[in-house]
Amino acid sequence: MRMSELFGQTLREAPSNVEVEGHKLLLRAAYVRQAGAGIFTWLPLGWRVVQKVCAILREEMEAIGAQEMALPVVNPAEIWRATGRWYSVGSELTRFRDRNDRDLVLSMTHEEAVAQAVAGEISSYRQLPCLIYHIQTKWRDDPRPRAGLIRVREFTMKDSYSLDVDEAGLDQQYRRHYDAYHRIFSRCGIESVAVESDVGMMGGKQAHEFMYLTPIGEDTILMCSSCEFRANRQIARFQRTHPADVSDSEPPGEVQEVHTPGARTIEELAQFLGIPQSRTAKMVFMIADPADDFSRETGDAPEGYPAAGEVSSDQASSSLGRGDAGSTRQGDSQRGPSDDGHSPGIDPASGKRANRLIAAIIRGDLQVNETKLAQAGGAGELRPALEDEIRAAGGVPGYATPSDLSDNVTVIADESVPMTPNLVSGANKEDYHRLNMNYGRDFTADVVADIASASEGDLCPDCGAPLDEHRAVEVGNIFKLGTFYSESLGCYFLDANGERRPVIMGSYGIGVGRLVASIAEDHRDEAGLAWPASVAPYSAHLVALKGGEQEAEALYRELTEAGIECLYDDRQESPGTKFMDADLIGIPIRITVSKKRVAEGTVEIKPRRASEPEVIPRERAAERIRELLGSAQPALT
RNA sequence: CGGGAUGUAGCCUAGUGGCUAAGGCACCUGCUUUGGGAGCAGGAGAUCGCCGGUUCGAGUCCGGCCAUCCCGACCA
Repeated sequence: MRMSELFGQTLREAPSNVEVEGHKLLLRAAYVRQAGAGIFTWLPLGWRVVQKVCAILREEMEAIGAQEMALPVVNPAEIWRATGRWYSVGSELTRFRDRNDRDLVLSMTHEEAVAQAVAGEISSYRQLPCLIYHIQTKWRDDPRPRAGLIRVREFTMKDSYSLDVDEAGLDQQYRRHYDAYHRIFSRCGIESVAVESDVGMMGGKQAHEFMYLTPIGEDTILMCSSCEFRANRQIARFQRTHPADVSDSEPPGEVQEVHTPGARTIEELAQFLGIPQSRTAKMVFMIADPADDFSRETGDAPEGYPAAGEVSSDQASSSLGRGDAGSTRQGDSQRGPSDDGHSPGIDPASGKRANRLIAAIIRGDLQVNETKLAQAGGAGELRPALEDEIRAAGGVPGYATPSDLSDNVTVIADESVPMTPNLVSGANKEDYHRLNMNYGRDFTADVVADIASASEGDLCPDCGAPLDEHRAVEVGNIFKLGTFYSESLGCYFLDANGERRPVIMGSYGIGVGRLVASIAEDHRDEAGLAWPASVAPYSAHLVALKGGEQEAEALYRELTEAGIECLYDDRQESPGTKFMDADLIGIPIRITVSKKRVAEGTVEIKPRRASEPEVIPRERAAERIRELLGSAQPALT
């Protein structure tokens, strides 16, 4: 490609509203342009990187036996109604109507679409196992796009879906993806860490997220400093320790009410009483929205899944959301375009059940983890309770205590609470607290569970070493879906005994744009990008200087014919401009042809990260480039 | 959706002391130049985000809206 003809222009300065360094470079080097909030245009250079990444995805998918296909971006509403997500997913799911008033959905993930396709094709165990995949655009109306390409609204994902007759088959396909994903990320030049992730309410099913560790990531993971334990913050377990000044043998003291004017928060309370926060008990009130209780009321549904054909569950979004990196959890109460009287998203069942109040009690120095709490409380989705809702249940906001709440409140205590004697809790009275509250004697909970968020320095649940906290970008995930979608959309097959059984599915996603952004973030320096050869838009960047034009033209033809993808700077620009652009664009190898070198019969070859070029005979150029691209790849990354 | 910030040419910035909106990069023409973002001369490019208000007069003051970014909520 001649740079004189390349569509897209490098910028000396990045737009002022960009914060992420890798993204600044993608903009400056003309890989990508922002079209709107969370919407991007790929320019030719960037698109070539995307295609390189997609080629790796295709190779690795085909290597584990996957077949590529394409599922539609626009889905009929019926299939989303069939799984209940039409009702349960909030305004992140974009709904619209066609000219005949048919409801349609812009696909934010493709479980429904693939299940519909599977239902139409699979009818016998002889057709299984099977693995299909596609690379497709999705739309999710995220409330807040951010960090350049990391979190966007329109995005492209590789999704694969495994279809099996039994759990053993699923396990095998899951394992293959696990290994393939490591190969994919490694080929793309980034180190990925697989962490256990939230399986929602899928009971016993497995999920992993593949994380690229970087400060710009918006996920937090915890990794043990000594053993192999690693998990997403949402599910990371950890060992509780006693506060420094407490021993197991501390005898329970006498309950005592103290005046604590204005001490509504744990911080204020600890300060007022002059005690560590770990000697206090904190209460957090959450509401399990009615639709979220669905699964609790369908105890007859297998494995806690809603029965086929039933709708109105939020479970689909909260638990299966993890099944695809492009999926969702329920956002807010805004369901569908109902505000303009165009209301396909209203669940007729909503509002029939009462909200359920969940009161979490936890030691004051710990934070409640909403995912764990939802799990422990058997709720799909939680939202913070309003003060009125707390009062209605007999609690005094800011001064609540578990013992005085009405019976219909579900009290869930963190493991830290029973093990810590003589806690300070609210007195359920404005401006008063109680000293020496002891679990079992002074209050109890309906459930004692792990509902605390792990953080830096907490102890590993497996080996007791301290945990490290890291920010990370989720570049991929794998998830054992089970049979929810199969049952909802009628994906059944006859087994060898003639019995009708649901197809067992797994889903496996990789966000392409996010992956490209992560590579850019990882492979750059002050001067610009520095792509790994495996995904670089071109292999070589040929720079023609004054007096070297003719030779460069010849070399460009030669390299191109030799199959080396070459970006050729044939512009009438000063050498400085060309070198700066070459560093910015970040192609692995730069070749410079100048008057002086032409006279010598040589060219200069410089890997992007090398400080000095090597001078080699002109006729060895192609060969040397191949060597550098082939054997010395680490030096190029 | 809460909190904060910003909107002046493709990009970066000045102008907020009220009247003809300034500079740099990029772009076009000519000449000169050619090993790390060259020089000179000329040129094109802006309904100063939009609507309304105050005023003799608004990029500038006031109100509303829109857009984008950041923090949070939320989330791949």
